[in-house]
Order: sequence, then structure tokens, then C-alpha cells
Amino acid sequence: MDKYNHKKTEAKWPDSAKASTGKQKEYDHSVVEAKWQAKWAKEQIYKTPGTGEKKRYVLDMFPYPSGASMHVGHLEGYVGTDILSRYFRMKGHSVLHPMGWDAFGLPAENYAIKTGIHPDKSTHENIKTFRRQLEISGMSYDWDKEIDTSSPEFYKWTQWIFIQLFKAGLAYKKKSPVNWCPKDETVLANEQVVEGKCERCDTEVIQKDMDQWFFKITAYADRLISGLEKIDWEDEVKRQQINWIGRKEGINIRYKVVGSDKEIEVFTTAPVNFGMTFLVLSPEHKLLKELKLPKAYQESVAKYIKEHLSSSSNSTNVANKSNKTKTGVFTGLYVANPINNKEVPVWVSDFVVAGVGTGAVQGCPGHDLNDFEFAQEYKLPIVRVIVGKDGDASEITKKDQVIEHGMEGRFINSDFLNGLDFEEGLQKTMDWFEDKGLGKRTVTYHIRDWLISRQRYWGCPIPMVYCEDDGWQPVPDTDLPVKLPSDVDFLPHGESPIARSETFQKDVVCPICGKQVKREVDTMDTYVDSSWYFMRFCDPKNKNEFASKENIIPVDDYVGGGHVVQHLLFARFFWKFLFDQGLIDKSVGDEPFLKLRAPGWILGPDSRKMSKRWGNVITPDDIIPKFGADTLRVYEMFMGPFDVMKPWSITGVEGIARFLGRVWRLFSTEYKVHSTEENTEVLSKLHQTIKKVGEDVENYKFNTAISSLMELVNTLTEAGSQKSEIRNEVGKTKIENQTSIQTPNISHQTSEVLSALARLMAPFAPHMMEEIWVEVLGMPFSIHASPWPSYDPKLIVQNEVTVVVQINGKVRASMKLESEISKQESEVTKLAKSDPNVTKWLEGQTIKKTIFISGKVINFVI
RNA sequence: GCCUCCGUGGCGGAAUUGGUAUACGCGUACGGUUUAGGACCGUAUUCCGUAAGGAUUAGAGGUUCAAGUCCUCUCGGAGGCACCA
Repeated sequence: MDKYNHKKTEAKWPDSAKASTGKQKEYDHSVVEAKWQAKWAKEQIYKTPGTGEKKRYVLDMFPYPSGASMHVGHLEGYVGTDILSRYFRMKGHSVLHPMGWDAFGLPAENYAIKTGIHPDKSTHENIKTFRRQLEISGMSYDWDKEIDTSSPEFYKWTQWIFIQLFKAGLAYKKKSPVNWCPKDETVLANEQVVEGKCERCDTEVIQKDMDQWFFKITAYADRLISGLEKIDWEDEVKRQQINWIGRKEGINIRYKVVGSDKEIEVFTTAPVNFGMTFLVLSPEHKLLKELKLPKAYQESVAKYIKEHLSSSSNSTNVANKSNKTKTGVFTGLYVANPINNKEVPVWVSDFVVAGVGTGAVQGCPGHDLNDFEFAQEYKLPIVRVIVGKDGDASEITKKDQVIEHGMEGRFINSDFLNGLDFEEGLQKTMDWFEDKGLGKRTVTYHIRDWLISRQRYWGCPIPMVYCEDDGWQPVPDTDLPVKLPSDVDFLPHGESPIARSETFQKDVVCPICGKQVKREVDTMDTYVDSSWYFMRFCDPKNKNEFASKENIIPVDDYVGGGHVVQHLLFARFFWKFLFDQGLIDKSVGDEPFLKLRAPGWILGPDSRKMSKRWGNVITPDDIIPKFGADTLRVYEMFMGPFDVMKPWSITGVEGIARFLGRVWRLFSTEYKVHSTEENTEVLSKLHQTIKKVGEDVENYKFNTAISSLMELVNTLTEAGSQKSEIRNEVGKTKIENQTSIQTPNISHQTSEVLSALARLMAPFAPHMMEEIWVEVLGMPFSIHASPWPSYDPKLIVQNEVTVVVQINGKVRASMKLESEISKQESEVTKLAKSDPNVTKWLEGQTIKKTIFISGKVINFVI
């Protein structure tokens, strides 16, 4: 603990500048940062330009303003997008960089239950804290575009979009088994159930039959997969989305139950029907109630069903059962396999899940691992119909002999399929069933329709009324928004607290017949708000539309973590829907987030996740008063790659503070480059850095951008100190005494270098660079509105390069050569052979081969 | 169980298409400066060795003139999916 209690010790910062010379102007970050933050706000320099050729939308996933304030980990993504925004503004783009609040949500309501403080009040207090923390961090948000999902101006349009979905047949109310969290007393979407538990409170989720609102996201399943090809996201995230959607092509086959007129339909992706030896129904299967079982089996089957009826039949996120041995029971029934006219037994087992496919599976144990395990457990026959690439055609008795779909193989023991390739044979089998009218090719999905009803208060009211004559009707546009009532008690009673509001149901009439009706009392999942907020940012004050068509643009750079499946999938669904409705311009495309990056977590100094529990939470308020926002920003970006986890280090922060101190002194000390040689070296370094920083920023490689800036600063400092040494000898003057920045005296040549350096650093350390720009370099306000430096490719080329001499691949010497010479093999060979280190190794040897890599390496093989 | 990504000094981490491994920063040591300092400046710092030299990117093999980078296996870590038919 003591190592990290920097809060307690009075920091000695920021008096570094004053220390080295009594005359130098001090850099007091608290004064400078406050000064420029006020000026930037007053001059509105971050206002989104109304017009502009090169529009660029840079967005953070907006935060939920929780009671705990922001910590330095939250800031990482915000600093990244801030650097991008500042960089693109300097590059001449019209940047839209807004911020807002995902203000509805359960924690505020739970807090209200505990304390009696209204969610509206606590949420807005939290927003104030969050906004202040962002402002003192020097963020360049256009605050004119700020939005708050809990404001009626915003949720009016959430409701309006709901109604559009309803009118398009994509919002519907249906009674179905749903995930119910007994602690939060609300239903949850499948996406919000993690390992059978509530995502928020970790309570075991139970199943309940309830009448709920759904959005038909399944209608977009295919497009949600195919659209991923067009966008720049991490492959990992794309894969997770594809996985969640879970598209599978296969066939539904109907089997006649022997001695009955009933049929059982199974879904399979791999109909290896000559290897089918049984059929399995899930315990929930409807037919089990309809079929007449032989007496001898009735009792055991009923008992099995009772014991193994899944507690969460609808959810595919059921509790972990996969490691258990499979159980099951024979029903006494048989079905006929038409392809070989064999009868196979029908079993019941809970390894077959009701919600997947048809809830019934054909058992082909030779070629499916689950079927194999089941067959082994109950001594059911195992027939081999595929030979894999190992050529083994013997009886299958071991797990690793099972050749599954997707592996290489050829058919055997399968009549007309014999000799066919695995995949080809499956297609032939499907053709056979389709021809006979016994089956039909189908596509199944893992994704379910999105359940959006919540029995909670602090959310957007669902704008629907129920009329006994006309059914569910949307509230007319002119009556929107349906305002959230304030006269409620928050204690949950298994229904929405709004149900107990006296004002909410007052004078509500059916828009069709005018009869007195009741409003829907449930609210929407907060993911509905976040599914379209980024569109509202394009036109946040529009009173007539959710956002006008000409203003909506997709997000170019979207930064945020988590929510990989939920938010990103839901938001893409909304965008595609509104796009299809013609409410988004066709030219901008049907994907909302063109590039997506997730910042890695910042861990505590103890390498544990920051949390109150470990006492390792560090907030911007712990750092900024002592080190300044610039130090915090540069440190967070320098820590490591943007997208990986990394631990906080207070000595690392101090290192950055030292670096910025060096930068300040570099500018505030008279600096000149004298000889031509140093001059070109410095210029070459500068132009290399301009190129590298630009490229790195665009690729989110902020850590290496900063290290190259450090190298440039080191080069400049060295060049400066060489000059000072000369003066020391000649003029016998001490460096410290000769400088003062009161009247900057900077040569033309130098100011070009320094002006470029200041601009390169401006996105990272905006306050100090503004101070340097205006007060030291005497340039007009603001550095953040000045153009990004451009580089000259000719100046990047170094005139001296190092060529390495290898013997058998081992480095034996290196030579500094002029660039031109380093490209000539004969010249380099001659020079290399004359190097004493090389001759020593080559003595008495014959060179078998020489490999020459122009300008880099010459390798002699002996 | 399956899939994906990752493993580089005391630490965080750099390294175009295979072409000087350890950039940059932290820490440490010594020296300087200062009334003093946890500030600032300088030098050193992968390991072994006085040196010449040798070893080194989790471990073991392989391809290559040349491997942190490509291939195979093993170990370790992170994440995702998890009876998906």
C-alpha cells in the first residue's frame, strides 16, 4: 500500500522548471490548464463545423454515469479518441466528437430503493461529476451536442423508433418463457444471462412464462453476419458476433413413428442416415405428451422427464451440464429410417436442448461425439459410414475414431453414397429426402428475438396502449413522449413500479375507437437507448425528427470495451432497420460503426482489476492536481498498446512528468542548431517523426507515437547541449545563466523545428502545447486550429546508413556507409572484406556464397 | 472439451515483406549540480566473462545464407463458446 499512497505525500511537482534555472519561467500546470480550458470553451474551438468536405465522426461508447466516479481506466478510451479528434481537426477534417450519457438503468433505481433518492436526481449528480472529470482532462468534446437518454427530448424519439418497429411488424408482444431475475425482479434478454446467472447481480436466473415485448432481430440475422465483411473491426469481435448469431445450414427430416400416425421432426447439419441408430427427444418435447407410450415405459419416461425438465428451457445459456455423463431413457417407441427401412429406438435425454433446432436429434454415433457418448452409455449400436483420412474402416469403439462433420472423409456402408466425399454425400442425402418430400433444407440460428420489456421504473416507457377492441395500439406521434411518471414508489413487486402510478393511466384513450384504455407499464431495456444514441449526436436538437437524413453519418472511429455481443449487435440492427425505412441516406451504407477498437483495461498498481474491494482505484482527481492532465494523458497513452491490459505505475507517471518538463525546458531555453551537419540530422529526425506520429495515431499506436516524440526531443536536446558545450569552452559561460524565455530569441530555422514539434505533441498534451504555441513561440491562438505538419520524403532519407557484415549469419562487424555506396554490392563487398574484424574471421576460409541485402546486410557463407 | 489470441531484460514494452533483438520509458548504480531535495544534468545497465568471445525472445525440434517473426510438438497465460444436433 505504502508504495502507492502518493495521495498523502505532498507532491513536489510541478516545480521542475524553476529548479534548473532561477530565471526560467515556471510551468504551473494547474494555472495553465485552467487558463486554456476556459479559453477553449469561450472560443468554442471544438464546435463541430457545420459544413466540410472531409467529415469524420469519432465516438466513445457513452458512459453510464454510475455513483462511483470515473477512474483512470475509463479515461483511456476517451484520451485515445480525443487524440484522434485533435489530429483529424489539424488534418483539416470536420470532426464530430460528442459526449453524452446513458442515463437510464438499474443501478440508479436500486440506489433509489435503498436511499429514497430519486434516480433522476442521483443520475444528474453523477453526470455532473463525470462531465467535470472529462473537462479537467482536457477533452475536446463539442458539448453543444451533449445528450441524456433519460430526458424526454431524447426518449421521445426512442419511443418513436419503437413505434416504427411496431408498424413494420418488427416489435411484437408475446407470451413465452423468459429469463427472470428474482433479485432484480425483472426479465432479462438472453444476452444478459451469463452462465445461467443475471449479468448484473449474479443471481441464478429462472424461467417464467410472461407476456413481453420483443424486437424481431432474427429477421436481420443474415445481414448482421454479411455486413461484418465491410467493416474494420478486430476479427475476434467479428467472430464473437458470428458465433452469437450462430447460423447453421442443415435439413429438417420427418420420421414416422412406428404404429402411430405421428411424425417426429429432427434438425441436422450432417444427415449420415445410414449410420443412424437411434433418435433422441428433449424432455420438453411436445410430442411426449401426445404420443402413446407402451405401458412398460410410461412410468420411467415420466419420471425422467420430471427430473430432467430443464429449469431454463428457453435460454441457450443454460447452466453447465456438458461435463456430466449423459443420461436418458428409452420410450419403447421406434421410428422408421426411410433411407434403409430400418427401425430405430426413440429415447429421451436432456443432452438434447428444446430451444435448439426442433428439439429432437437423430443419433448417428459413429460421426458425432455427443451421439457417440450417448450410444456408449446405453450400449446402442454404432455404425461406421465414413472413413477418415487415416483410412481406418474398423468398428468405432473409441472417441478418437469418430469422424465428425467438417473432417475429411468418404462414405462407406451407405448404398448409393459409397465412395462419395463426406460433404458431397451429405448434400446427396438431403436431395434424397427433399425429393421424397420427407425433409426440407433449413437454416437455424442461435440468436433469438430481442426481449426488451423490463418491469422496472428507470427506463423509457413503452409507448403502447391496449384496447380490448383494437388490441395493442401505438400512442399517436402527437402525444409523444409518453412521460415517465414521478409519483411512484420504487420498491419492486414483480411488476413495473409504474403500474402503481396514479397519474400514468389518467385519461388514456384508444387512438382507434376513443375508448378508455390502459398504457403499457413496462419500460424498455436500456440497450434500446444505446442502439441509436450515436445517430442523435448527428442532430441532437432536432425537434421534428430523431435526426435528419442529411445529418446522419456512420461513426468512423468507435472506441469502447465490452458489450461486444449486445450493444454492437443491437445498434447494427437499429441502423439497418432505419436504413431500410429510408431514414438514413443510402450513400452512407448500412453499417453504423466503420472502425471499432476496444481499449484494454488499466489494472491497479497491484496488477488486479481496479475495484473498491482491493483499494486500488485511481481516479483522474488523484492525478491531475499533482501532475496535470497532460501528464495523465501522455502517460495513459504511453503505458503500452492501446488494446491490451496494463498495470498502473506511479513511477511511470513521474517519468512522463519528467519528459514534459524536458519538453518545456527545450522550448523555454534558447535553442539553436549551428552547423549544417547537425542541421540535416535534426531535420531528418523531425521528418521521420512527423511521418511516424501521423501513421501511428491513425493506427491507434499511441505508445510508439510518444516514444518517437521522446526520441525527437532527445535529439533536439542533444543538438542543443552540443552547442552549449562549445560556448562553455569559448565563452566560459554557464548554460543556465544565458537563457531566459522572457523574450524568446529563436532563429528562423529552429522555430520551424520547434513549431512542428509543438504541433505534433498538441493532441497528446494540449494545454502545455497551447501555452508554448501562444506564449513561447508567439503564434496566434490556437495550436489546435493550426495545420498538422507535413513531412518531406526527401528529408527522411538518411545520408548515412549502417550496413551489417555477417559471417554464416552471425554479426561480425558493422560499417557506416553513405547511402549511395550501401546499395552497391561490389563496393560493400570490398569494404566489408577490408574490415579487420572481418578479415580475422575470413582468414584461410573460402566464401561459398555471398548474400547482399541492399543498404542493410552482407552475409558471407563459409 | 472445442476455438482464438498471446509468452521478449529487474518492470511496462519496441522491432515493414524473415535481415543489427532489447527502441522509448521505469527501476537500479555511480558521478555532477544544488543551501537542501524525492527535483535537475551526465554515464552505465539482457546474461556469463577482466577480455577475446559466448549465450539469449517460455521449452524442444524443423525450414532458411539468415527466425522474436514461418512450420510441428510441449508447457504456461488471457479471452470466447460450451451437450448447437
